[in-house]
Amino acid sequence: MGRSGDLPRGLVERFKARDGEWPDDTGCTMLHADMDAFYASVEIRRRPELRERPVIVGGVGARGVVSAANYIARTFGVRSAMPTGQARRLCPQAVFLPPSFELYQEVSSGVLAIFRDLTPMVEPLSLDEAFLDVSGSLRRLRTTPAALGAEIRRRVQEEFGITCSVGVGPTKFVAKLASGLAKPDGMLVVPRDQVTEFLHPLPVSALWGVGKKTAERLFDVGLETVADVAATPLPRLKRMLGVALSEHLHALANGHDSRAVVAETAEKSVGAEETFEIDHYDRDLLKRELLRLSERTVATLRARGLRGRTVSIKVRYADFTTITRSRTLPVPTDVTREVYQTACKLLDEQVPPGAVRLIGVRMEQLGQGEGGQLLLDTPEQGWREAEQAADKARSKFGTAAVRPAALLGARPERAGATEPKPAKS
DNA sequence: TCTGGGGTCCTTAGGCCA
DNA sequence: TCTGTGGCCTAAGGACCC
Repeated sequence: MGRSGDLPRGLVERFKARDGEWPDDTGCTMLHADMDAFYASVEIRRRPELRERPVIVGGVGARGVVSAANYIARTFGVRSAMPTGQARRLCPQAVFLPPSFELYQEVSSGVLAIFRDLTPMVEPLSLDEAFLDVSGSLRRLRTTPAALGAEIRRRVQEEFGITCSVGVGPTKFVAKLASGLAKPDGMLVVPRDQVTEFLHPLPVSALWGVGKKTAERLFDVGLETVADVAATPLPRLKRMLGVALSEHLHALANGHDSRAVVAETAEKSVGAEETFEIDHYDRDLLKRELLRLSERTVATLRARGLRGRTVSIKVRYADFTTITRSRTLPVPTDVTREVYQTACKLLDEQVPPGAVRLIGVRMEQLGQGEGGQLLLDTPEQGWREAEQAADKARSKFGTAAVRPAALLGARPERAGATEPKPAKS
C-alpha cells in the first residue's frame, strides 16, 4: 500500500503488536496481509548481494515507472508509480531491475498456500496482498486472530525469506489500514471498541476510494480528516461526490464495513496495452500493435476458458488525453481475427489522427467459453481451431514459435521507433 | 517530474421499447 | 396518433486500486 507514508505514525504505537503481546483482538477476525516491497524483496532474495543497496523494480525504458522500491531506496524519496527517470535522479546509485512477473507469481502462489493452510476464506487482491477471514479457524486451530497473524508473518519469512506486514481488525477496511501502518515488517491489532479512535485522526486520503481528485474536492470544502467526513451529513456529501461514493465513504468513516471475504470472483474484463518508447502517427504500425495486443488478450481469454462480447480499444495521445471506443459483437468470441478486425474498424472509424503514445485492447462482457452459441462449420470455428493449435505450439516451443504473418519481421516486444509524420487533416 | 499495465466500479447520456 | 415515463442496454469517460 503506497499511502501509509501519509498516515500519522504516532497513532501506530498504541496498536502495535510486539513480543507476543498485543491489544484485545476479540472479534477481530479480519486479517490483511501485505508483503513488504514485494517485487524488490523477491529480487533481493534471488540476489542477496543487493540486500544493503537501494533496489528499484520497474520499467527501465524512457517511459517506465517504478513498480516497487525497497526501504533503502525509499529513504531517497523514491516511491511506487514514480517515473523511472525521476527515481534515477533521486537515487542514481540504485540498482534498477525490470520486473520478473513469473517469479513473483510463483512466490505469490506459495504465500497464498500458507494463508489457505490456515483458512479457506482467502481473498487475494493482487500478487502481494490478501484478506483472510479467520472466524471459522479460531476454534479448529485453538488460536486467536493476532496469533494467526504472527504465525503468517513467521512462516512467510521462514519459507520465502521475505517479510510481510499484517493488520488485524473487525472489518476489511480497518485491517487493510492497519497493515499499511504496520509496515515494514510489523503487525497492528485494532480492537473492536477502538475503531473510531483509530480511524478518525487519519487524513481523508486514507479512505478506500479517495484518490487525488476526491481528496482535493474534500479539502476544498474543509474536510481534511476521516472524522470530518464522518461528521458530515450524508446529503451534503452526496451533492459533492454522488450517491455511491458518498454512501461508501460515510460508512467507512463511521467504522461500518460489512464487506465479506470473497474467495472466488469472476473476471469482468481482460486486456493488454502498451506505451511506445516514442509517439507514433503511422496507422499501419498502430494496426500491427492492435494485432499483437489482440493476440495477447485472446490468448489470455482462451487460457482461462472465457469468451468476450465487447471489444474495446484505448488510445492515449501525446498530451495524455485518452479515449476509449467499443463495439459489442452479436456473439461472444475467443478468436483473435475477430477481435483484431473489430479493433481495426474502431481505429479507422472512430479514432482521430494524432501522435499516439499508448494503445490497448480489452475484452468485456466475459462468459464461459463453452455453452455459448454453437459455431460448428462456421469460418469462426475454423479460425478458433487454428488458433488453439497455435496456442499448443507456443506452449511447447515458446511464444515466438507461431506468429501472424503481419507480425513477421516486427520486433516481438515493443514496436520499433518510426519517424513521426504530420497528422493527416 | 512527466506520468506503466492490469484491472474495477461509477456516472452520464442516448437509443430502444413497452 | 402523440407524448410521457421507466427500464434496460450500450457507449464513453473518469477515478481509483495495486
